[in-house]
Order: sequence, then structure tokens, then C-alpha cells
Amino acid sequence: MEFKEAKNKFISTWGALGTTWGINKAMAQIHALLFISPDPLSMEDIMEELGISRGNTSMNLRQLIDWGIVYKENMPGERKEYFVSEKDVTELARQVAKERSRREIEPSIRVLSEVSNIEGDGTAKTEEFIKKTKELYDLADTANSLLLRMVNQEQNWITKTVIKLFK
Amino acid sequence: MEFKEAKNKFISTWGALGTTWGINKAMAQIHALLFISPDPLSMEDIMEELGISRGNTSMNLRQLIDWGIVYKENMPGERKEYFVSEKDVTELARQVAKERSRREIEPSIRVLSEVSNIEGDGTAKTEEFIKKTKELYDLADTANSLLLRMVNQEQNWITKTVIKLFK
DNA sequence: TTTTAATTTCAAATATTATTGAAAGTTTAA
DNA sequence: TTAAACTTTCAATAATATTTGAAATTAAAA
Repeated sequence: MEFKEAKNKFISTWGALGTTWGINKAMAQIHALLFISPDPLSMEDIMEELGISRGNTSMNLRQLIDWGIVYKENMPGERKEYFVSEKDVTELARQVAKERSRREIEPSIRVLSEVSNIEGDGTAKTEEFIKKTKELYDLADTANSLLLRMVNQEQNWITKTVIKLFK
Repeated sequence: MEFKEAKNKFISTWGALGTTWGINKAMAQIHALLFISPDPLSMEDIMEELGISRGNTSMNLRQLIDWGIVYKENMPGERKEYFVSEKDVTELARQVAKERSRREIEPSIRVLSEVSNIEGDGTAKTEEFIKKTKELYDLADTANSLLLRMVNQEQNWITKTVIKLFK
């Protein structure tokens, strides 16, 4: 396999993986492209490489910036904007975990807490509902805290975690 | 909040959460419904509760069964099939983690391994590509192993993990 | 200023994914 | 067997999400 083929395969796999996890293809592919690029890329560069429109590129770049994994960069003497990806895989994972937690997991945990606190009336239906939603709440809350603590350990969190966990 | 409201809120939140993680709404909602139901439900029951068609119900039940988190159950003397959810939240998490790992993460790891093993030609482009895809490979592979080990610990994995990790 | 380059926005078009419903298939019982 | 009860399949339809492209906006240069 030569470079161009490998690169295309990487970009399309990354896009497909994103899709199965609720992240749109263009967003994942733009990220993939920037992640492997040794130099900052302009919007034109990205549009051309991925064959997508200006609007699409602009919107998804903004999302990536909102997620904290892509940054704008200005080239001296150049008017147009360039973009670079977060290059540290650890920081990338940290950022993605943080954002998904904040946007999706934590709101769901709040709902679980709410609904599991209704007054029971002694029927099997309500008792089971309360019991099961409480269990889910506990699991989600614990897993979420665990994730955030792992991910917030300053350096090499994953290595440290593995060492602690299996020694 | 009374039961009916809480129940609807739980089911719709679960559906919405599923959606943001690449799981279709009907599948997530059927699961939610079964998970809080003290008794097995028939296809009719599910269709009626969620207001979805027979075909949709049938297809998504099959998927849930494929994922290993819903089981068929036969009621003595009854011809039609009933369905129950995995009730143990720990087992539920284990199963979901296992399946997502197997279906999506592991194939991606294999691709990362492949593409990061191309021959470098000394240019910045290929060197960066190899370096970055290798880093991603290492991260994904380690995180995947960690996830599987956590999730395969016999009982109370999450509690054990937390204890180990933060003591 | 005014002009030009670059970016963003957003309604419309397209593509993708989910859902329906009825026909075909299966299984049990008569 | 045949009929009835139930489930699955899948082409058609609907719903949702993504993408486009051109007009509007913003920002830098002349």
C-alpha cells in the first residue's frame, strides 16, 4: 500500500467510524485530514482534498473548533485562515470525552436522577421503574466520573490508568 | 411528576441519547420500555406503547437480541412471543461495550495498524502520517483493551475499577 | 472610503436512514 | 392436511440529516 491509498483509507475509515458514533462524516474526515497533515490547511485545501463544498467545510470546521480539537492559525502575510488539528492524541481523547460527557451524558444523568425520584405508589410498575432508573443512574454517574477522572489525569492518563488497574 | 410522565420522559430521553450515539431511536426506546417493565411484553404491547409499526418492532427487536441485551420468552399456553430485557445494568454495559468494540472499534484498529505500516519515503507527509496513525493505533488499542478488561471483570466491575483506580 | 478577498449563513436540494404495511413465510393447533 | 395465529421481510414512503451554492457578511488592503 502506498501513501495515497493509505491516506484515503484512513480518512474514509475515520469518517465511517464517526458515523457509527453519531458524528457526521464530513466533520470526522476534516479532522482526519488535519490530524495527519504536517502543515496547516486552508479551507480551499480541505474542500479540494475531500471534494466537499465551501459551506460544508465552514460549518464543520466551526464544530471542530467548538469541540476544542481544531484551531485557527494565521500565516504571516496571508489573508486567509488556516486550520490545524490538536496533534496530541491524549489531549484529543480528553477533549472528546469531556465534550461528549458535558453535552450528552450529563444531561441524561440529570434526567435519570429526576425520573428515578418520583413517588412510588406500591405497584410493581412504579417500583420496578424506580429501581431500574436508579440503577441506571448509579451506573451512568459512576462511569461518567471514572471517565472524567481518567481523562483529567495530567499526562499519559491511559498508561497510568492501565498500570494502576492491572498491577 | 407522576409515573406516566416519568416513564415517557425516560423513554424519550433514552431514544434521544441513543440517536446521538448512532443507535436508532426505535431500538433504544424498545430497550428502555422493556428495561423498566416488570413483565415480559409482546410485540403488540410494544407497538402500542411506542406507537410504532409491526415491521419496525420486529426488526429492532431482532437487533436487540443480536446485541445480546433482549431475550425471547415463551409464556406457557401462549402462542405468541414475549420479550424481556437484560435486567442487570452491569451485564447490560458489558454487553454493549463488547459489541461496540467488536463491531466498530476493532475493525478500525485493524485499519490503523495497516495504514500505519506503509513504507515511509522520508517526506514530511508520509512521516507525519505514519507517526500520527501509529499514535492513534496505540491509543485505540490500549483504550479498547482497558475497556474490555474493565467490562470483563466478573462482578461489580465498575466499583472494583473505581476502587483500584483511586485508592 | 471603496474594493477585494475570504468566510459565514441558510433555504433549497440531495442523500441517508428509519418506518410502514401488506404479502410471504412460519409455526402451532384443529 | 388446512386453517389460524403470529412473525418476518422488503419495496415503497416518510422523516431526518447532510450538503450545496449563492447571497450576505465581515475584514483586510488599496
